[in-house]
Amino acid sequence: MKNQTSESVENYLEAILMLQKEDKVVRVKDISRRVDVSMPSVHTALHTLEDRGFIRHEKYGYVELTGEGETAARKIYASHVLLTEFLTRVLGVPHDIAQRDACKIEHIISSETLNRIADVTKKSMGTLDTHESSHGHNAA
Amino acid sequence: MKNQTSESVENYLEAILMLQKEDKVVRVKDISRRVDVSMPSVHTALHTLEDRGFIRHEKYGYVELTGEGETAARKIYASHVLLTEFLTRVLGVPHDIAQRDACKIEHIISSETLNRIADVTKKSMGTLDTHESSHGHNAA
DNA sequence: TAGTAATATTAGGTAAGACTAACATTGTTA
DNA sequence: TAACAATGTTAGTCTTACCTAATATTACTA
Repeated sequence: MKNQTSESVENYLEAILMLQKEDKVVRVKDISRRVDVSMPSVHTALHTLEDRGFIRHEKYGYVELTGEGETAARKIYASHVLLTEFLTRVLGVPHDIAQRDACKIEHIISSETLNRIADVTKKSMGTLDTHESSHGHNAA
Repeated sequence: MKNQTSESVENYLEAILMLQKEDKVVRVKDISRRVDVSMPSVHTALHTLEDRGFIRHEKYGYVELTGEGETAARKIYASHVLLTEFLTRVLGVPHDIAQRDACKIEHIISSETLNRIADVTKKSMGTLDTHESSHGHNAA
């Protein structure tokens, strides 16, 4: 019962997932640029991620999410997308600010609250206009 | 432009404000119990708060917020109250969970988003019932 | 008022998560 | 293939925020 992932760990997982989608392979340098952290720091973090079974990483090689890692990463990413939708569509927060807030909130919010937010957001998407439907959240 | 208060600092400020309201004077031990941190840790934190001009604290004496400290504390406390209202009334999150989420979100959310939340919450308070008006947020 | 309980402080550590500088490996290309 | 550029790793530090154990002060009471 000691497996709470820290904000930092979650951010790395999320970044690796997105990089895996965008590019074919993921290197330390890519992660470094994405999360804006030095390569040595990324290196240390990757050790932690590997110890927890979230990634595979051989010396001087590429980084890959394990099944468990991908599950965790997708969960966080889904929260991020939902929160961004909620903030922009339901609350009318500007997109860039919504992004930044979502990036923080996604790591700390309870699943109960997230569920309520999902309900409200779904409802407002059915009820209201869909004229903002291609705003680039669901990237390739 | 380097004056970003950390989550920890904000929590101490909030606790001191509430203790100041409840009891007459605030001691290290009170803060310790409230934020659930050891007295030596509180002591260290108080140094930081004093250096930043948020409190006054003489050796073996009581702790008092300065004007600046009270302003900062009230701001955070207001966010906390608003977020709790929003989560319970607008989203229907159970009270205890709302409390916990609010305690986290209050430290990281942007003022823009907070303003939108204020709007929505005000609106729903006018529109909806007020039968939950005495739930104990605005403590003495 | 001396002794004890309560509270506060000091001293010294730990852990997470970041950094820079230095070194090692890999990959590319002249 | 030798040399250099790009990337990765190691070593050593820093900051924040917490901890325990030991010591000091204050406050209460027998």
